Amino acid sequence: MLLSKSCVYGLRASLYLASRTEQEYTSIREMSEDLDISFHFLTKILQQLTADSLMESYKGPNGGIRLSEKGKKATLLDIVIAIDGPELFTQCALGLPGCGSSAPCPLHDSWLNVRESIKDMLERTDLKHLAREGRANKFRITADGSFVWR
Amino acid sequence: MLLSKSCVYGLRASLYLASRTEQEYTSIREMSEDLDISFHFLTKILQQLTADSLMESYKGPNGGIRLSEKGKKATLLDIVIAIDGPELFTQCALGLPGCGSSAPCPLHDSWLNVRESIKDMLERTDLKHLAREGRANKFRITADGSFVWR
DNA sequence: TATATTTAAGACAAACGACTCTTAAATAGA
DNA sequence: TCTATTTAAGAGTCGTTTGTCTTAAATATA
Repeated sequence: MLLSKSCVYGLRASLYLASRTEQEYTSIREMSEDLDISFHFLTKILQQLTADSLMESYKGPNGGIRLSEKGKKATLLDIVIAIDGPELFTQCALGLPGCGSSAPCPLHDSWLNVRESIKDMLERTDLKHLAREGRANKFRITADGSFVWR
Repeated sequence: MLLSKSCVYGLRASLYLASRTEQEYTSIREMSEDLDISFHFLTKILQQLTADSLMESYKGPNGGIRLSEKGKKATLLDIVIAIDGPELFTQCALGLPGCGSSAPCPLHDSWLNVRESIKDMLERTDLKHLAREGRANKFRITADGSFVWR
């Protein structure tokens, strides 16, 4: 799989939050139910995004999580790198260490192009824009389609 | 990681064999030493390729493995699908089942393009051609660069 | 201050990928 | 026919990812 499950959950949660920027804090419990993701697992993932300053959390009653200013401007690439790390965009297709133009593997050049096209795609789309599109077109972000944009 | 380790090993082994089509059977032991891949693990991977008729094996003294006629014409995509399956080229970026134009996720269209560009890249290059290039340019297919094309 | 609510943190467990090892089956050659 | 060589097959091990559970810390409100 291209992206880890953690990363996919992180992306879905980010889109969820980006669609409700008016809100102060959203509870993780509510979000986990809406998105059908295990509460504790989602909490862990959001902690990573909080550690990377893409989100901010608040404990206690009416607490929850929200996008930080940085998070509101984030692209999908920022989320992916925060969770899965940058390896996907730096590593050799054959996993050879130090594969580069000076000592390339047979796939080096072609793979460079593909990697860039993945990166461009993720970098091109910012969260807010995608969430707006998602709401306008009622795009699906849960398996069963139960989620409703609001 | 885009490709599993098994898949990467399978690709490297396929390139190895494609560079010596003159040879009848190559022993897996020799190949595993040349490519610095665990013998037993490589054996398992090659069994998958044999099961998919991309390779043929022969037991006993002077036995080994070789590309089948089908394998000689194979592209990188054939190897990848034989080992990792077709999921990479069919699955939704967010892992949503049945994601398609009728019920798309927000990434559906962009991801379709990326998926196709990966597929095209792998389909464009056949083993024989890549092995020829590899030999001509002394491209690396081991981590330490110890492998010598011949 | 006491209680309820909420995230943080960490231990634990299950599933999977990546190997390792042992035994079986086929086959060449002495 | 016996032995050595080689792949086939399957059980077992180890580490990482995924997911669960419990306890701690923060905080709003009564």
